[in-house]
Amino acid sequence: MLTIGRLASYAGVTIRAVRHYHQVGLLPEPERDASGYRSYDANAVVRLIRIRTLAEAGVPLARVRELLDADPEAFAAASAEIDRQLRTQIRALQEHRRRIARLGCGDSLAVPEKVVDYLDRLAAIGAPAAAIEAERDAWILIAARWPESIPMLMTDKVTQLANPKVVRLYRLIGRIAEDWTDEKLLRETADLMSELLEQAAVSGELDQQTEVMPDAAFIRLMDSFADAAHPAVARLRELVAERGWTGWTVFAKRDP
Amino acid sequence: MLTIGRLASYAGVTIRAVRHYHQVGLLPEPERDASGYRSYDANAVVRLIRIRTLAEAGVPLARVRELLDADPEAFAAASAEIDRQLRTQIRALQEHRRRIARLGCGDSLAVPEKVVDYLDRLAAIGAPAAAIEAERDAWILIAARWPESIPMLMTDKVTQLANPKVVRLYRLIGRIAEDWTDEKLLRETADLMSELLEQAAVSGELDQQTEVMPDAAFIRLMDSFADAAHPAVARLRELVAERGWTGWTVFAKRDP
DNA sequence: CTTGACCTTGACGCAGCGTCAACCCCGCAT
DNA sequence: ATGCGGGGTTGACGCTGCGTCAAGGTCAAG
Repeated sequence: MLTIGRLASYAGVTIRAVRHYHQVGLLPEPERDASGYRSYDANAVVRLIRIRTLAEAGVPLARVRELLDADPEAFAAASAEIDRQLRTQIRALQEHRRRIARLGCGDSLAVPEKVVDYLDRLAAIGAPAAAIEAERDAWILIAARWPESIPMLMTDKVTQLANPKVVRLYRLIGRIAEDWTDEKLLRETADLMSELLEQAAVSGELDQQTEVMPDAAFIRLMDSFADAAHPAVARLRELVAERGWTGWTVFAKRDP
Repeated sequence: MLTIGRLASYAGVTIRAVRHYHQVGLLPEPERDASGYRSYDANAVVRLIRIRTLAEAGVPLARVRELLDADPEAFAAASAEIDRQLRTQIRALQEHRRRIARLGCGDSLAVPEKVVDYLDRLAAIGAPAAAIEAERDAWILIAARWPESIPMLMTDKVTQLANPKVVRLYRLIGRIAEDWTDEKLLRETADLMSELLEQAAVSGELDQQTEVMPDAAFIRLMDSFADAAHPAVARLRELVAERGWTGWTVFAKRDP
């Protein structure tokens, strides 16, 4: 007969594991010899190998017990179920591989350089600090989601800043930051935004944005983020919506 | 700014997980608002998404911290390493699938019927109870390891029992069980075994056995099991070895 | 008789959170 | 102003599947 150490090494598990299986009632406590040592037979080896096989496959010990004590048909059904779970896990791991790869290619964890450049230019034209912070946060999120699109998007944004109307927009936003209850100011801003959006729609810029960021849930997240940033955002969204534009992070012409 | 609940839902983790990441220093504690609520910015979302991605891939949190605070090259190297581990895990899971499948097809956990038949015949020809128990244990192990070979092996074994010399062997074993210090008896038994092994070698039976059970480590396990069963086994092995045969569970002609 | 390799029970430790408990806070309807 | 529902806060214990001491008893060998 076998001592616990030999049993464990035959089955390829640790002694501690065997004792744990005794504790949880997975493996019956065997007879003891004169000196109190546990004394195992071949049945124990077989059962232990089965326990190990199931446990290594990730089956919780509680279920292992059910399985080993079940009749053959039930066991077959359950092992088919486990097989399905294993396949699912394998697919999940493959998915993780892809995601890890994407994490690696994202330009570290800092805000991308291109974005920093753009934010500096925003500051240069007199955009308010609060707006710049909000934009930074938004671009960090976008960069985390679609790192490969950032250079193109930033190039576009910088180009837009050459437009005097865009500069005026940020000046207006600066005034709103000081007093966001001025309805006249808000409406003026909304008018200007509407005008700029019209231009962007004509040049195909809006369609391009929805193409580059094709994740509606994510966009909603960003929008709600913007709403939370400042009450004026919600009001501006309303006013711009009255002028036929829905969205915020990405705008679209509302269905007529 | 975000509350903890919104942060968690954006990143796809639980609130409790976020707080845990704070505790272990993975995610910095953010500012609090007037009422003591944590108030997160976009950086937190990004960092949290990265944490989740790594953690879900099975990376321990301690390593996640190292990784996130590492420079991009180190990160790239580490993520390559993680990718390798994921591949290994995937292969392991596939291996588990195969083993679980084999578990299912093994005739439950009891000793196979064919083996019971064989053991009954052993008893019928007068083999001692101790020897029968030892054989039962051995066959349980073999059946657990190669269930598909059991019918063939048992058919062979039953056929062997038709050989009067085999019957005589078991009778001798019965006498050894009563007094295992009788060297003359042991030598007589070894001579008989040697003779039978010679026949088995000529008929190709021995080669067939090593083919059917191609796992040297497992065979050593069985041998040591036999040694532990009774001191006479060890002595018999020596004597049979002197006659040119190594092994026990499976014999082979020793290299000359 | 010692030594070293085994065995015994008992207990605490670990990750990565889940899950109470007991309490604040905020907006909304009454 | 009051109650309610759905947030948030800290603190603490629970869970799995063992690893890892601690403080010994046992056994074979030298």
